[in-house]
Amino acid sequence: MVNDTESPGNKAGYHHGNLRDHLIAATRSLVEADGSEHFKVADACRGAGVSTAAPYRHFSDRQALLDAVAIAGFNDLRDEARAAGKPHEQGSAKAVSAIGKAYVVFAIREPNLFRLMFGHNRVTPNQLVVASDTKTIIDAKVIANSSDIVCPRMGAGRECYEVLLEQLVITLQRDVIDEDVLKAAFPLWTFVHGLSFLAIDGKLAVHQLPIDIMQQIDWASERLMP
Amino acid sequence: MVNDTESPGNKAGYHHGNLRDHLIAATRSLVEADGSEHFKVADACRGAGVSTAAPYRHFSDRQALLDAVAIAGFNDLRDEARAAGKPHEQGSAKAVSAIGKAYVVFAIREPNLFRLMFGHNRVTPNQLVVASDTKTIIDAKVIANSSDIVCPRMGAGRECYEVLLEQLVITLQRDVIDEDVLKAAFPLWTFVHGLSFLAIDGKLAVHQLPIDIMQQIDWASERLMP
DNA sequence: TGTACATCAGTGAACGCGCGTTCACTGATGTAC
DNA sequence: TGTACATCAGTGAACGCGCGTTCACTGATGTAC
Repeated sequence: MVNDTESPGNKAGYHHGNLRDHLIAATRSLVEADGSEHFKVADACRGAGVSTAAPYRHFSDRQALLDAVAIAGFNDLRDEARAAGKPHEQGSAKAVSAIGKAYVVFAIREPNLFRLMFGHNRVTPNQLVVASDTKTIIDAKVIANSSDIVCPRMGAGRECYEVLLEQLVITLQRDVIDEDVLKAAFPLWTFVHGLSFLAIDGKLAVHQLPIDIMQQIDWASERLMP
Repeated sequence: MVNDTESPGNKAGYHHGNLRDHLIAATRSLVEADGSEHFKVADACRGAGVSTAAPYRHFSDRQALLDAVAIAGFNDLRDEARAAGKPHEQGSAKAVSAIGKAYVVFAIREPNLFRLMFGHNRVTPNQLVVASDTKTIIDAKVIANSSDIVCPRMGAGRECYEVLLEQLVITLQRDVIDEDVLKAAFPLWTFVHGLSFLAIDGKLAVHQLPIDIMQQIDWASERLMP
């Protein structure tokens, strides 16, 4: 149960060797199984085979553990999205659609992880590394100025988004991410984001909608490309 | 504090008179202030000026109280969406866009209520009135067959959606909501749904996106109409 | 018109229990000499 | 090569407290006669 992975040179025993990663893995699977709101630190401990106090050597609190899982999710999604876009003509609607599909497929495959990543998360003050030049927007709760980066979690989310932005840089023949690129990408993100939540929240099921999700993404990508 | 509203013929005193509605109102404002996940029954009691046991005369449990608030929200949204659509040519992109704007405006005005209404809600078995012919979809958790109606909360949600469906019945010159109507409405819903969550979850702020939300809805409605 | 009685919406207090977190500790590991 | 010592990842137990819910009750209201 202990050290069942490739972690280097540990006999089973008092020192776990790679507890941080094991806790993240255990937490990820518990989150996925039951939703992050029902996640219990003690369960992750059981999963990793350690006492309930052990995580506090590696994470300041429960939220920090969940943040680490969210970041792992963002990294996976970024890689999957990039891989999905690669085979297609760069900057084309097909490439954008493929990236969108990766997003929605990820959501459907790991809905509770997806919710943790993209759902409502109040940014706690101590997560903000630099927030001097913040401004309040919309609900006056989430505040940030993304150029001065803020927190690792947000950085990981931004990296995901940039997979899409990179395509539109090509589509629009720019050499950097400028305002036009941001504007063009936004409705595409909006669509797959909405589709993901409608799908995983069961709205297609509840309303018995005769929808082919992947086909929707192709269709909408065509229409929403600049 | 007691009976400060139009409830009929109560002197202040032991019997509240209209506690059910007062609790719903108190809960709604607490949910909006702090998010439904942080809502405490005791706070609603304080708001209504009754003991912490009183709600259980009117609601089976905390969730039932939240469901009542969600239903009230759905009814408001339905009315607002219908009113927004009315001034425009029925079945036009303008009417559809106006309904979409009502949706997003509602979300931005009462984000926490919106999350309660449209966020992830596991359907508990005792909410399902008729569920004999259910089938499992996507995440194998949310199950329902919407034609046999299921629960008041879902019914209220459906009524909201039908404001949009009614427009597309006209657009497509049908006389009932058929499969084509459902298919045509879906991407429109998807877009405003995604836009609502991106907005209220602060993603526009975090990524400093130069987006005019209302303009987005006009633009996308044009492009996504059948 | 007054009295008896059923009904039920409220009260006040406490239960219960889940669970995040802390605390003083112990065992393992690596390194200086 | 062996010993002393610093370091720190883990343990086990318990704390603490928030909060939903229950229980036996009491006060108000309406109705039958």
